[in-house]
Amino acid sequence: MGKTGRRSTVPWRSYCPIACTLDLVGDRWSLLIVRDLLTGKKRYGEFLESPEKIPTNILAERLKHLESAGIIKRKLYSWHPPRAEYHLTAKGRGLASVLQAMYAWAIKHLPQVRKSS
Amino acid sequence: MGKTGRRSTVPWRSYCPIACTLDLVGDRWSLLIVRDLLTGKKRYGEFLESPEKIPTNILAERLKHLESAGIIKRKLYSWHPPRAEYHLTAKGRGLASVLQAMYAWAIKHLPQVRKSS
DNA sequence: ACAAATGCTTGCAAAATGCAAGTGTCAAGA
DNA sequence: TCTTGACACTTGCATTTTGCAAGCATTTGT
Repeated sequence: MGKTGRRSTVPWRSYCPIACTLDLVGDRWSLLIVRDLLTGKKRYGEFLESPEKIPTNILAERLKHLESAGIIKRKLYSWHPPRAEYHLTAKGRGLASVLQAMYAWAIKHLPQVRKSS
Repeated sequence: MGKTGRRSTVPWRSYCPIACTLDLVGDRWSLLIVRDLLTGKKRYGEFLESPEKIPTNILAERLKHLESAGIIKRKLYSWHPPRAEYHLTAKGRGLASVLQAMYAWAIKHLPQVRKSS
């Protein structure tokens, strides 16, 4: 695994469902990629355009990690040059409920948020 | 703020509700502390006993951060020696829905989890 | 031929994390 | 009184992760 690589051989901190979920997507960026996929974005360049400005190397690493976790699927839509699109799996779409809960919490408790996006 | 300090002067990555929520609690440990508080734990030593084994310095820093974010409230239950208990605020209890969604997702999609805890 | 777009990778500095050990206050027991 | 232990942290430092900037390979448009 690369320089920014993460553990891939199941070093779960515990068997708690919450902790396992956080082991997979509990960082500052993964759920923002899932959010973008849920709102229709599919391509590397589209993720980079999001207002949070994810660094390119972090994006590439997270996409690989999310794919190896079975949350997204990478599909080539062009062979020459190789161009990829990313899609949520059923497992990934299941995270929508987590994002909805965060969204509702933020709307209720964080004054700085804006309802769109 | 200490050596492991985090930004405290609202440097939100964006005004997206999801991103703002992750700016507050989107790290490996904060939501585990909230989980412990929701299941009745109140004291520093109790958080340390959880199976994930949070490092002591990280716990101290996260407790301060969660308090400054208005998610928990620190209350002394003894003056001599100074002993503190931590409680969720209404804002903090609102995160229960996020944790419930993660719990349900993990039960459905992660084979390694165990239902208790 | 040349510039621009796309989807990455690489190098490196800065920040966060994790481990172990230490500190200060007090209570209880020898 | 002296010591031991619990509790709630703090400190030092090595390791890991993050973030920024630049570079690279391929192909399309002019």
